[in-house]
Amino acid sequence: MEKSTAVRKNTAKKSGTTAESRVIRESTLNQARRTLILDAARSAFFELGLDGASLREIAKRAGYTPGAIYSYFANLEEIYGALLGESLHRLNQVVEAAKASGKPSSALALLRARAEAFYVFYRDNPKELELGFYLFDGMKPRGLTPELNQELNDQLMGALKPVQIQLEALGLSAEEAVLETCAVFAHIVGLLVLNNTGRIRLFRQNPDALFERYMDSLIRRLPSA
Amino acid sequence: MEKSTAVRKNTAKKSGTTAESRVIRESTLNQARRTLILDAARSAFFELGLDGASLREIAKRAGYTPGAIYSYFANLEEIYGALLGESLHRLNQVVEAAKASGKPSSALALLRARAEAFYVFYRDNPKELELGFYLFDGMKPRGLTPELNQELNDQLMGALKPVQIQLEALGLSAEEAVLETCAVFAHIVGLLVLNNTGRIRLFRQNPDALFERYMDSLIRRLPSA
Amino acid sequence: MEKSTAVRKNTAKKSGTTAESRVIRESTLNQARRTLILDAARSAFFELGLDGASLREIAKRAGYTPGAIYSYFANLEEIYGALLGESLHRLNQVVEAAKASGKPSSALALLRARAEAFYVFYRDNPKELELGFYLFDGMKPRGLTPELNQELNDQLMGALKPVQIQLEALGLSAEEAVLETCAVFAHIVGLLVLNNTGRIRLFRQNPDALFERYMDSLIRRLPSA
Amino acid sequence: MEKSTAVRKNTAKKSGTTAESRVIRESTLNQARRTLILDAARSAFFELGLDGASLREIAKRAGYTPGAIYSYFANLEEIYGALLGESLHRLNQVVEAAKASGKPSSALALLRARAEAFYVFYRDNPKELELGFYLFDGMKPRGLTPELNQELNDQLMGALKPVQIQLEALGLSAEEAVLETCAVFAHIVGLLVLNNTGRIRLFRQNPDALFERYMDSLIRRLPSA
DNA sequence: GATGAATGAGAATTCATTCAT
DNA sequence: CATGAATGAATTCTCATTCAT
Repeated sequence: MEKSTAVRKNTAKKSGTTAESRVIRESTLNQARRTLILDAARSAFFELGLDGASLREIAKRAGYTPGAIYSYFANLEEIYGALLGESLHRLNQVVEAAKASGKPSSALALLRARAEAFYVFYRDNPKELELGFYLFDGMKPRGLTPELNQELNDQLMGALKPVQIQLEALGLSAEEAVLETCAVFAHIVGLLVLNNTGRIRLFRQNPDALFERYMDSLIRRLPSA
Repeated sequence: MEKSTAVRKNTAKKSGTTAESRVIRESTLNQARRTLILDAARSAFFELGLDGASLREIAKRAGYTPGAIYSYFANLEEIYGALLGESLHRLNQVVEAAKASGKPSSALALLRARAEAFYVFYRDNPKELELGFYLFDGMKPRGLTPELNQELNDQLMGALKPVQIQLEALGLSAEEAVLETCAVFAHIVGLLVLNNTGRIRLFRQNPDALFERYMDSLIRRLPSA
Repeated sequence: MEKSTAVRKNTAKKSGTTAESRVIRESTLNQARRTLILDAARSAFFELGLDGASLREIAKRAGYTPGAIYSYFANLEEIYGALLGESLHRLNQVVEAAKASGKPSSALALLRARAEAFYVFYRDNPKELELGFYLFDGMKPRGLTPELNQELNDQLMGALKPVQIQLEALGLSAEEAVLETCAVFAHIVGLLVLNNTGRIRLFRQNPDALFERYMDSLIRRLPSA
Repeated sequence: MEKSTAVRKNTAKKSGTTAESRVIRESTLNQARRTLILDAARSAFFELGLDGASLREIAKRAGYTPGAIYSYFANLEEIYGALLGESLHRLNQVVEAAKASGKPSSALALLRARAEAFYVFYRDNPKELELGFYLFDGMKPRGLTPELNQELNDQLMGALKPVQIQLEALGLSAEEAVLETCAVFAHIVGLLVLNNTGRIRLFRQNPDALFERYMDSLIRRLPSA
C-alpha cells in the first residue's frame, strides 16, 4: 500500500510508464524547457544586447528563478552557445530554402538567391552576427567545448555549402568554389559589420547596393560568363 | 659667497624658470603619464580583451591606484577613446607612408601598396580592429562625445583617403572611387574578422591570398585595365 | 518502511503544504527580513546620521553582505523611503490615539492632545524629523517615485488631519482650519529644529513651554473663546 | 649669522620691512585670499548644494589647486564654518538696517520691520538656512571649535537682538521679550523649512501670509495693544 | 605660498553562481 | 525540479587630505 502510494505520487504526473519512456519524455520536457529558456535569452539578447542579457534577466523572462536555469544549462556561456547553434540552424534553413525568384531557376539565379539569403539573414538580424563573433572570439574556454565548437563550425559551413555547390555547378573547381565562397562570406560579413557600426553611412553608401555590386562582379568572373 | 650662490640657486629654480616653461614641463610630464596609462590600457586590452581592461587592471599595470587615473582621464571610456585615436593615428601614418615596393611607383602599384598597408595594419594588430568596432558601436554615450566621434571618424576616413585618391588617379570618378574604397574597406574588414575568429582556417584558406585576389579583381575592373 | 516514512516526510513538507501557504510563509519571511534591514537602517541612521547610514553600514548591522540588501530594496534611497513611511505611520497612529487626558474630552482638550502628540513624537524622535526633511527635499529622483512621494505626503497630511478636524469642530471654517493647522505645524517644526540644533538653549528657553504657550494663544484666538 | 641669513632669504622678496609690518600685510593678503576662497565656496554651495561644494570644486572656482586651500583653512568644515559666520554677519547688517517703511517709525513698525528683515533674509537665501542647520547640527567635531561655535552663536543672537529690543520698547519685560523673540525665531524657521521642503504648498498656503498673520497675532498680544 | 599627483578609503551597484530548503 | 536568499568579487567613480617639489 505504502509503496504504491509512493509510486503513485512519483508518477502522479507521469502515470505508469517504464523508466525508459520516462527518460525520453523527461528529456522531451527538458528540451521544451531549454527552448523556453533559450527564447527568453534570445529576446533578452535582442532587446538589451549581450551585456543586458544577464542570467537574472533571462531567468525573469523565462519565468524562472536564477538558480533554476542551472538545471538546464551549466552556465551562462552555454546558453549563448545554444543560442548561436539555434541561430545557425535558422540560417541553414533560410539559405537552403532560398529559391531563385520567379523564373525557372538557373544555376546563376540560384547562386544569387543563396548568397542573398545569407546576406539578408544577417542584415536583418544584426544581433545574431554579433553573437557569433562574441562566441567564437571572446568566449571563456569553458563556454565552448570542442564538441560544441565543432558542431557550430559545421553548421556555419553547412549554411555556406549551397553557395559553394552553385559555384561548382557554374563551372568552378571544388577548390575554386571553396575559395570564392569564402570570399563571398568575407565580403558579406565586412559589409554588415561596417553597416552595423555606422561606417557605410560615413561613405554615404548603401550596403544592399554594395552587395549586389559584389555579386555582379563575382558572376562576371565565372567561367560560364 | 656661499650665500649668494644659495640665493642664485633658489632663483634658478624659481624666478629663473618662467611660469611658462614650468607649464610646458608639467604638461610634458602630464603627457608622459597619460602615455604611461595608455600603454597600460593597451597592454591590458591586448592581453585580456575589453572586458578585462578594467580601470583597476589598467591602474595596476600603470603602477597607479584606480583613483589616480582620474587625474588624467575623465573616465574609462575616455581611455578607450584615446586608445582608438592613437591607433587610428598610427594607421594613418602607415598608410600614408606606404610606397610601392621596388619599381618607380605607378599609380597602380601605389594603390596596391596603400590598400595593403591598411590590410596589414589590422591583420597584424587584430585587437585594434576589435577596439574600433567596440568604440564606434557600443560605447556609452558620455564616453564618445560628438566631437571625439567626429574626430575618430575623420581619422578613419583619412586613413582610407589615399586609397580613394589612387582610384581616382586610375580613372574612376570621385563617386566611383568612394564606392570602390568602401568596398575595399569592407572586404578587408570581412577577411580580417573571419580570420581573427578562426573562420578562414575553417575553409583552409589564407587571408593574404584572398586579399591579393580581391585586389587583382579590383584592378582588372579599373578603366585603365 | 523506512522509505515510506521518508516519502511521507517529503510529502508533509511539500505536497502537504500548499503552494499558496508557501507563498504566504515566504512573503512573511521576506517581510521579516525587510524589517530586519529597516531596523538596521534606522539604528545606523540614528547613530550616524544620514551620511553614516551607508548601504555598507546598514548591511553590516543587518548581518548581510551589501549585495544581499538588493534582494529586498532596489536601492539605498528606497530604504530611506521605507524608513520614512514607517515613521509617518507611527506618527499617524500616535496622533490618532491621542486622547484628552483625564476629563471627558472636550473638543478643545482633544485639539491640544492631538497637536501635542504630534509635537511630542518629533521632540522625542528628532532624527525622524531630519529624515523627513532629507527625503522630501534632497532625495535623488529615482529614490522617490511620484507614487511614493504622494503616499508619503498623504501620510503626513493624514497625521495633521486630526488637528484640522478639531479646529473645525471648534468653529473654524474649513479654510481657516487648514491655515491654522499649517501654522501649528510650522511652529512645531520651528521649535523642534531650533531645539535639536541647540538654539533654544541659547535663549535659555524650554521648547515644551514655548509649545504650550503657542497652543494657549491659538486657543485664545478661536471663535469659541 | 645663520638666523640673519634665514631672515634675509625670507625677506628677499619683500625688501626691508619690519617683521611686524610684514605680519600685518601678510595677514591682510591672507585675509583677502581667504575671502576669495569663501566667495568660491559660497557660489559653489549656492549652485550645487553642500554635496556639490567639494573642496575640489571650491578650489577650482577660487582659481586654486586643492592643496592650496589648506594654507588658509584647516579643512573643509572650517570653510563651511567661515561661510556661516559671514552669512550671519550679513544677516546682522540686514536686520540692523531694517527701517519701518515710509512713516515716522513707531516702535511697532520697527518691530515688524526687524522681524520681517530676518524672515526675508532666509526666505530669499534658503541655502544659508540649510548651511546653518548643517553646521550646528551635523558638523564633525573638529570643524566647529568651541570658540567658533561661541562666535557663531553670538552672531545669531545679535541678529535677533533688534527684535528683542523692540519688544521691550513695546512694554515686554526683558524675560518676556526673550521668550517672544525665541518664539518669533521658531515660527520663522518653521515656516521657511516647511516652505523650502515644499510642505506649505501641500497645504496650498503662502509663507508670506502666514508670517504676516503670526506677526499680527503677536502684536495683538502685546501690552500696548 | 602653491602645486597637483597620488593615496586610500569609501560610495552604490551588479552579477554569476551556489546551496539549503 | 525549483526556489530565491546569499555570497563574494567585481565594477566605476568620488573625495578629503597629504606631501614632495
